[in-house]
Amino acid sequence: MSHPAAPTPEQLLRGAALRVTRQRLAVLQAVQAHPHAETDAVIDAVRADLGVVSHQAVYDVLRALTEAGLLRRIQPSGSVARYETRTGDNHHHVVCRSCGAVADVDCATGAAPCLTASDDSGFVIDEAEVIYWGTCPACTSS
Amino acid sequence: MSHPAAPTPEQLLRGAALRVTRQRLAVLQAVQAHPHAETDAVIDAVRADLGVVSHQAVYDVLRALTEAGLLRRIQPSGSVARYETRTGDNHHHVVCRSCGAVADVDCATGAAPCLTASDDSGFVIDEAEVIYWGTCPACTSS
DNA sequence: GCGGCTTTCTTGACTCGTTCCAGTAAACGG
DNA sequence: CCGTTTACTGGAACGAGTCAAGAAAGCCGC
Repeated sequence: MSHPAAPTPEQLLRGAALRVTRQRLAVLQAVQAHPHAETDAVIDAVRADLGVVSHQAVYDVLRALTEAGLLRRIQPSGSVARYETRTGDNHHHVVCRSCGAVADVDCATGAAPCLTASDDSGFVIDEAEVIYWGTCPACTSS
Repeated sequence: MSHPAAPTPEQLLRGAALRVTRQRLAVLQAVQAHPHAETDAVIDAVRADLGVVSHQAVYDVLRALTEAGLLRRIQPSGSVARYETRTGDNHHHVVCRSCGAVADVDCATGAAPCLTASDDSGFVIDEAEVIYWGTCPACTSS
């Protein structure tokens, strides 16, 4: 192929100077397969894949991968932590008030929406996170 | 005075069809006095005012006032719930990654920033919540 | 003002997501 | 292949928030 192939999970880990372990590979794949999955769902997916894995290992891996920039963590009010593999593109999320469903959204304003606040109170701002609240199609129709 | 005076806490409660109790008045005043206060700080302030008050009462009041629109609840990732009395004006917040300090921000885009998502995935969106992440003046200088 | 209905507060137990800790296992560089 | 470093296991602990039953207090009509 002419363009570089998508990096494998192993390449992603090595590229981030992280040791390659079964648990980390399984977590990475689980989050890829279930975007916006909560920790519990990741634990289930990893155990379905590997058998016995401590919940602590999954928490550690999720944190390590998030700090390394391989995962992004989101946590809308009233929800537990959720993880996704789309990182670095400054996209945002819609959350259903009724069922908690989450979907990706690219902000209409462009790549860095609303990044300039009118009055930053002296803060040095490096990221603007937008959460849209509303009702998902399934909850709207019922 | 020619223009209407700011409503008293009691008037706010009555206007929202809520019973007026000492606990509710104290919570309202506590949040007014300490914008972005977390639940724990509200409990402390209320107890300093009234003496013995159960934490459950404060949780109940905070929820009731939030549902009535007298308070707004915010909960940045990695923080506990915080409350403020500025409601209905669609303002946003800057949060310090280092110390967790919160400040109000009016979005540069205007009154309803970023409310139109480029692709809403079929969701009916009613609110856009923006959180700016950065470093506060105190943490920047140290 | 007074009784009665309804909402709210108190008390205390409890859930659940997450973190801490000590010991064991596994990755990786030499 | 061996030693060092880092990760994983298992279990206990923590803390914000919730649940439930009974007591107290607000509010409405008289």
